[in-house]
Amino acid sequence: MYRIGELAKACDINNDTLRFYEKNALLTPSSRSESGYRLYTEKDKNILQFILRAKGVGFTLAEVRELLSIEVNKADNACADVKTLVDIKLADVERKLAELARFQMSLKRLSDACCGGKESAEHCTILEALESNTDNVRHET
Amino acid sequence: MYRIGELAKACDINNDTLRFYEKNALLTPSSRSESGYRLYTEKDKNILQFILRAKGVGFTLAEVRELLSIEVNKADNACADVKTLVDIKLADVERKLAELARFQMSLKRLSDACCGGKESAEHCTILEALESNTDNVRHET
DNA sequence: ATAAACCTTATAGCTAGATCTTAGGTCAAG
DNA sequence: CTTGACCTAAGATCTAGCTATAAGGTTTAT
Ligand SMILES: [Zn+2]
Ligand SMILES: [Zn+2]
Ligand SMILES: [Zn+2]
Ligand SMILES: [Zn+2]
Repeated sequence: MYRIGELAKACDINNDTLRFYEKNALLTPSSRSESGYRLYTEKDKNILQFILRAKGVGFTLAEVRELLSIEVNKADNACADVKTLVDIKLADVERKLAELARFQMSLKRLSDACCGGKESAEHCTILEALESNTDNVRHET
Repeated sequence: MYRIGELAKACDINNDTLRFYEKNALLTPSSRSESGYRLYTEKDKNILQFILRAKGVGFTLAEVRELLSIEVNKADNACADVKTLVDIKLADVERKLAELARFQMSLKRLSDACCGGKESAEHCTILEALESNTDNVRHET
C-alpha cells in the first residue's frame, strides 16, 4: 500500500496530479486509511503507469480514459476498438506534424533570407515578408 | 474607415478577436466614432494582416507583439533582433516537431502490431505494450 | 510533547487565445 | 416607428493539465 506521496514519488509525479487524476476519473485509490488517507495498491500503481505510458505516446487524458475503460474490460472489446483509438490519434499527430512542418519551412525561409546583421531593420526581408501578402521572401542584398 | 464588424469580416476573424487584440495591445483602432464605435484605417488593416501572417508562421501573440514593436520602429532595431526572434521560434518549432515525431513512431509501431480484428482485446498487443514497461511491441500472431 | 512531514477538502489560478454573456446604446431600411 | 443588424463595456467561460492556497487533521521521530 502506498500513500499518495509515496506513489507520487515512485512514479515521479506530483501529489496534486494524483488527486487531479482521481477527480477526473482516471485513477481512484483502492481504499482509504481510517483517517481518510488515500491508499494505493500495486494494481493501482500499474494503472497509473498505464496512464503515464499512454500520455507518453501522445494521448490526452480524455483519450487515456477511453483506453482505460477498454483495458479494465478487455473481454467486451475488440482489437478493432483499440486500434481505432490509436489510428485516430496517429492521424491527429500527423496533422499537427504537417502544420509544424509548414511553420518550420516558413521560418527557415525567413531566417535564411535575413542577413542578421547589426544595421537597421529598415531593409529587413523578414519584416517585409510579414507586411506583404506574398509568400516570396526576397533575399537581402 | 472600417467598423469592427467590417474589418473582422474582411479579414475573416471574429469581432471579439479584434477587441481581444486591442485589450492585449496588439492593435488599437486609430479612432472612434462619436458614439464610441471603433474605426479602423487601412493602416490598421495592414497591421492586422501583419499579425495574422505572423500567427500563420507559428508565432504566439506575445511574440507577435515583439515583432510589432520592432516593425513600428524599424530604424532603432537591427536585422539581428528580428532574425533572433525567428530563430528562437524555429528552434521551438523543431523541438515540438521532434516530440511529435516520437509520438508518431510509437503510435505507428503500436498500430502495426495490432490485428485490428473483431475478436476480444484480451490478446491485444497495444494494451499489452501500455501495461508493460518495455518499448517492444510484440506482433499479434 | 512537540515539531516536521505528511495528509485532508475545497477552491482558485495558471497559460493561450479566444468566445460568450449581460445589459444595454446606435443606426439604416421599410 | 419599429425591426433587426450592429455596436459598447466588463466580466465569465472554455480547453488541458495541472499547480497553488487555505485551513485544518494525522503520523512519526526525537
Ligand atoms: Zn539585414
Ligand atoms: Zn533582416
Ligand atoms: Zn488482435
Ligand atoms: Zn490488438
